[in-house]
Amino acid sequence: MIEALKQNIAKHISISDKEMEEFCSLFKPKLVKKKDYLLREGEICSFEGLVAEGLFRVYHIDRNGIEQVLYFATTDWWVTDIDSFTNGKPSSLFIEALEDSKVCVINKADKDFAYEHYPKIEKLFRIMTQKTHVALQRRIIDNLSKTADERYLDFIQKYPHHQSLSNKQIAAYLGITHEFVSKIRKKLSQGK
Amino acid sequence: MIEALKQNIAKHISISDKEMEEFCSLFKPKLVKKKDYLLREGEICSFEGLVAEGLFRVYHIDRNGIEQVLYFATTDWWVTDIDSFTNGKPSSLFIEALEDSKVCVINKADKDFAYEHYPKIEKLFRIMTQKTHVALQRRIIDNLSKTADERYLDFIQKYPHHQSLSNKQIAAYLGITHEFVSKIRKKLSQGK
DNA sequence: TGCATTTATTGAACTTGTTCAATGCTTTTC
DNA sequence: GAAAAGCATTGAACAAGTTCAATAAATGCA
Repeated sequence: MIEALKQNIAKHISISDKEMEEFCSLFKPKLVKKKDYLLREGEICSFEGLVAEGLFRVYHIDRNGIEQVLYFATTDWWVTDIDSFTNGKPSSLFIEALEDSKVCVINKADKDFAYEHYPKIEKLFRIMTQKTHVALQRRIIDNLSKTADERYLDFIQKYPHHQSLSNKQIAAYLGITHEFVSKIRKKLSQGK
Repeated sequence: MIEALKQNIAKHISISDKEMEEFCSLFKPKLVKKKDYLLREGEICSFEGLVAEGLFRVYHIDRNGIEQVLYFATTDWWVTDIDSFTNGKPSSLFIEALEDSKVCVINKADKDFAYEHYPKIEKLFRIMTQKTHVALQRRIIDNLSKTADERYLDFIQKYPHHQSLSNKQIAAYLGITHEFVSKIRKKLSQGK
C-alpha cells in the first residue's frame, strides 16, 4: 500500500531511496468503508492522503443545500482540503468514500517536519500543486465556455471510472440537475 | 519598483536581507504600454512577473472565438502562464495590459537557479501556488452554484478596480454576454 | 425473497441567459 | 474637432437548463 505512494512520488521527482523511505514512513495506512467520511464541513482537515485504492468524492454544499463536486479522487490521486489543512481553518468540504478504499495519510506536524528536513518534498508538493493549478484553470475556462452537453462528453471521456458514478454525482460535478443529465444522455443515445 | 516585489515576498515568507537582495536582483523591470501584450496564444511564456503598477487581463479565446477571462492582475498580483512557463509548452492564453503598467519579471533559468540555491524560494512559490489553488477552487464552486446576478455582485465587491473595466471584460470573466451584464445592471439599479 | 428507498426517465411549464438588431453614447484617431 | 470605431442599452424572439410531478427501474436491506 505504501508502494502506491512511492510510485506516485517517483512520478514527480527523483529522490534517494533513503529519503523516500524516511518520508514514506511518516504516512499511515487508513481503510475507509464505503459511505464513510474522511472529512466533513466544519472540521479541521488533519490529513493529506494518497488514494492507494478506491474512490472518493470531494464536494461542497451551498446555502441552498445543493451539492457541488470539486473532484472525484480515485486510485493515485491525492485528497485533502488544502485550505483547511495548511491554515487550520474549518473546512467547507465533505470527503466521502464511494467505495471501500485505502489511503496513505500524513498529518500536519509530520508534513511540516518533512518540509523542513527534505527540500525535495517542498519541491514535490510545489510541483503537484502547480499541476492541479493548471487543471483548475482549464476547468474554469471549460465551465465558462462550454455547454452542459460538451462538459458531459468531456467528463465521461476524462473520468474512466464514471461508470460507477450516479447521475446525481455527475450532475453535481457539471453544475447541472440530474434530470438534465438524463436528458443529455437521451439526446446523445438518439444519435444526437 | 523592486520595492513592490520585496514587499510582496515579505508578505508570504520571512527571509534574510541578503537572500532577498540576491533573489530580487534576478528580476528585471519591464514597462508595458496599454494594449500591449505580455503574452499571446502559441508563444512559450518566458517570464513570471509581479505587477508593480497597472492592470492586466489574462484570457483565453475558445474555438468559437469567445473570450474567457481567467483573472485580472492588478498591482501586487503575479502574472504568468504557469503551464507554459514551467513546462515550456505553447501558451493558450493572452496577457494584455489594460493600462500602462510596470512589472518585475524573472525568466525560467533564473527562477530555476533560485529554486536550487534558495530553499525559501521553493517555499515561497509553493505557498503562493497553494493560495491561488484555494481561490480557484472557490471560483469553481461559485461558478457551479451561483447565478450570473450573484456572481456579478461578488465580482464588483471583490475587484475594487472594476470601475476601469468594460462590460465586455466583466462579462468574459463571469461567462455571460455583455448584453446580459447590461441587463443585470439595469435590474439592480431599479432596486432589484 | 420481498419491501423500502433511492435513482433514473420523461414531459410540461417556467426561468435564466443568448442572439440579433437597432439606437445612442464614448472614445480614439487623424 | 470631425469621422470612425468601439461600447452600452434595450427589446423581441429564441435556446439552454430548471422545476415539479409522475412513473419506472435499480439497489439496499432485513
